[in-house]
Amino acid sequence: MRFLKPSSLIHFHRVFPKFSLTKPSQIHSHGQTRSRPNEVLKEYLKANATTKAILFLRDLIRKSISSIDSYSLLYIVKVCTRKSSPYEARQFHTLIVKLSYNSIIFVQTSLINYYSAVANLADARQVFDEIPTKNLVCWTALISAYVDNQKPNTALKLFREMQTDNFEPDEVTLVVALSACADLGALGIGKWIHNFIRRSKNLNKDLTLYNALLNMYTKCGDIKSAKMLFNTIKHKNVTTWTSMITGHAIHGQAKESLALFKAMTDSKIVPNDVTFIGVLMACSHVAMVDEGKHYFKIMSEEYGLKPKVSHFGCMVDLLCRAGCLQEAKDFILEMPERVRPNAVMWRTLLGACSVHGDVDLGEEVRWRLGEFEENWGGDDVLMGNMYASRGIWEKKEMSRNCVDKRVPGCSLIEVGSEIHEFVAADSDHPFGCKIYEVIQSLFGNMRASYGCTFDL
DNA sequence: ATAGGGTTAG
Repeated sequence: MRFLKPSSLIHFHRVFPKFSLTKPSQIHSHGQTRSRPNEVLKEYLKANATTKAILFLRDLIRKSISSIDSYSLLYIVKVCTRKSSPYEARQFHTLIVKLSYNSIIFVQTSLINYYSAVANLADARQVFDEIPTKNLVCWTALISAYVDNQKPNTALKLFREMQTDNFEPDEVTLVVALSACADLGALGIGKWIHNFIRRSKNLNKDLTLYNALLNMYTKCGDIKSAKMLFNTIKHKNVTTWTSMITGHAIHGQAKESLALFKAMTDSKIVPNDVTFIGVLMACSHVAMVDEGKHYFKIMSEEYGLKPKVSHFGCMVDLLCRAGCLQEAKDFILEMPERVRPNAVMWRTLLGACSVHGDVDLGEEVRWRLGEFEENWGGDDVLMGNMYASRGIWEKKEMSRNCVDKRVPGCSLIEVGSEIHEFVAADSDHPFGCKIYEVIQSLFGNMRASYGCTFDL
């Protein structure tokens, strides 16, 4: 069997010189009988057999283009999304355009999803722009694409734009928008959404929506509103409980966190691996070493959950904050084979060495960090500070000179219903650094942490 | 038959 090379438009011309364009409405009509190839593709999709599905469709296209339709292409785009390989779907996108399926909104929306999954926002945006008659689903897909690619500010701008365009958000759109608020610390907009939900009569107010609200409140630092909301949710699931546990943990309220964990298990809700992240965070933020060790232990022994690298990370953080540096190092080195220590864990330890002025261990850890590809400027800054605090000036200078790339500092501030981003010393910002200065004079230096937003 | 839904260490 000979497989086709990655195709281009020209390639399709060569293989199928004479296929005629059929109007999508003709092909995509309701009366159409289900085709066998589409059933096969569906099966491959379900079984996650991505490569098989792609080869199968390519072969089909080569043999007889008429045996595929817009459903085939939709399924294959979904397959490519699952595979998340950056150029895999391009050939199929080309074919979609060639066959005029690009006027089918289902197909376009799945393409937005695909480009989002491969971090290609430019093309996601272009597909969206080319949809002649937009609907709520494709708007939501685009907003979601920006959230998933760490552009929550743009996501919220689009959320507003969508409403200006007379689309009323539904529960799915709101969940996505709330997630953007959580990422930004945009409490004001989050509250606006909460009000919107309270007023609305047509929304399907499901638990996912309330969980998203709860998450928004905790991430925006409004733990009181979070708690109030939590108490009004009648049927809580693991996510609801975990969000609240993590919320308290973020705010250093370990007692509340652990009490909730108990209340949760008492009401027969089974914790999952994420729940334990929250619990371990709670212990770590108040340096409750023994409790942390206890939960780490029962996680696998009582609940049969295999600790992941992030759980080990929590334990390292816990030991570091408690000042048990040597133990933290041994803990990292003794991690089981299946979870390799990562740079973050070593970096946590390096930070602790800096706090405790342990230059010798710091040097060893810095050396171990060298084995990871990524060069984080902060590592050498920490080393420099450590040397400086001991008066080892030549080494301090050496490590400072290793800092090759400096990322400018950045602050976010919510003014009215917008989040403004201030890059340090960026006097070109349209809103001006003036607001930043005003805020500073009002509130002092802003902390770069959860909930550092202000309503003006 | 087809599209959109963040609880996850520092």
